[in-house]
Amino acid sequence: MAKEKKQVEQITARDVDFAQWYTDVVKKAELIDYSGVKGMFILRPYAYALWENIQKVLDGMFKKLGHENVSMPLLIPESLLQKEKDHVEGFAPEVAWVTHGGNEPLPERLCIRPTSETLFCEHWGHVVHSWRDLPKLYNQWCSVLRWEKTTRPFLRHREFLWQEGHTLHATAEEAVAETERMLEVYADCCENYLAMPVIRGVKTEKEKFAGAEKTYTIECMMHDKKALQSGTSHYFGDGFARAFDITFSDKNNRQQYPHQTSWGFSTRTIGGIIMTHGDDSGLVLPPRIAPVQVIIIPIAQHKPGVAEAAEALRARLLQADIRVKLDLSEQSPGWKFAEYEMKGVPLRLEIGPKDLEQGQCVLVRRDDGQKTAISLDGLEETVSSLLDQIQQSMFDRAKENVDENTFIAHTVKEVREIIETKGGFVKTMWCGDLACELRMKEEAGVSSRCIPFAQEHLGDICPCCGKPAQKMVYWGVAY
RNA sequence: CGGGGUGUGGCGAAGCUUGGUAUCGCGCUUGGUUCGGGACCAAGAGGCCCCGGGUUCGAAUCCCGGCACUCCGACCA
Repeated sequence: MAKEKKQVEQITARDVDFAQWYTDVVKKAELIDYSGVKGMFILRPYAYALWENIQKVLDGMFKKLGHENVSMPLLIPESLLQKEKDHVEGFAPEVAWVTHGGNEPLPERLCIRPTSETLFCEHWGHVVHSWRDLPKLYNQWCSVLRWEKTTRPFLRHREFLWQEGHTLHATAEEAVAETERMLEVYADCCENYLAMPVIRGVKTEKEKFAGAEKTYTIECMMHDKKALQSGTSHYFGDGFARAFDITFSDKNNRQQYPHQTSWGFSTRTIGGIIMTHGDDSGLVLPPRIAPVQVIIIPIAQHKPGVAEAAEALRARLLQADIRVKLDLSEQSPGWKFAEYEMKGVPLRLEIGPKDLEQGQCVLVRRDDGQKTAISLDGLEETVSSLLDQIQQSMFDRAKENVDENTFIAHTVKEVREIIETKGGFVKTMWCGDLACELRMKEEAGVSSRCIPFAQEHLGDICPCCGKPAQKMVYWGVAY
């Protein structure tokens, strides 16, 4: 059955004004409320539930790999932040400072953490002495603060929730392997739970993290064909260790500097889910992380047996570990349909007098609107297999969007034309010079998204300078 | 940080040009009828008109200054 036409008129059509559509969805789906401070957003229960589900997925993956959760302080003394030069320079413009304790000015001002590398380093300086103390595989779930000028719900908060993993290793090889391993964890989470296909790769020198030797990234394409960096993983070498004087005695009793990594994944990705899967009726959530996977809507709920039957179905699905909600409020069925579509609930179950007579119920998929009457026998199996199908087809559709909107170019002019007329990702060769990267930004309006692991040979020369090409790069317009 | 737009019950808006009783729709409350795509009837409640100054007998409305939201750009992992 074909998807019925749009009923919700409160939100702007997605293809008319994507930015406005996004803001409308965020508000109408009850994800976000604005607070009194610019860029500090309130995550309402539905958004927080979504974040908790993502947390569960990632936290489980981290723990399987041996990472331990810790909690570091919120405040960083200025002198501590100053220790690693590149790191300070990168973050200084966007940190907020605490200058008073009560009414007394502090002897040294304290920065509200924009990220916690320096705190982990300080701590490791205290506790790491021997090769037996390594590796340290730590993670913390927390919020950080960056004084951004432009803010948008989920995509750019001044305060945002994230996890930051920090690890310390005896050797460079081990640290690099960890950096790559954690990028793969993020990719797994995005692709298999959030149904967001990713491009895995390395950032250019220009785009890498302040203080890092290498930054790995996963890049996603949104429905409007812009790029969203959805997780990053950094290899620091021993730069921080040297700056913070962290050393250990190796097996030969020689003093060594350990090698370090960090990796982060934030609520920004919720913005990514919205912009990857949402449509004109609102959110569309991947079943694996949807706070409610099945919404049961009774029809004519005061007719004999209906509410009871609905409740029985709820109990059955709950028993089968399906996240289910029954809406017995006095709103009309039509109102409820629209409401849960706005909230992106993957599957709707309708049960009314007609169904009772026939021992069936009606299931409607949020992703494609398909409606089917199914027997109540084996309901649990039908529902869980439908949820799997929805998860898969959401991924497939998103993948199709990436594939259809990824192009190859051989000149700067071609890149510009593609970006102006179609948008999306453009793959080109590149010589590796910053000058050419800057020129691409200047003349084609794109930034480098990453140097993908999956390299292709598209030609021998750099489209900017004509010199021999080193690598293939993805370019795009980013959030 | 630059350019545009917007701020009026919970939400969306009208009113502002031309100063004079704050208006409408949705939502909310109560009661009743409904229920397979945002139901209907009736009766109610709810407002420092973003904030601060100024002009005026009188300001939602005019003037000056802030702030917030929003879009576009710059910046930004």
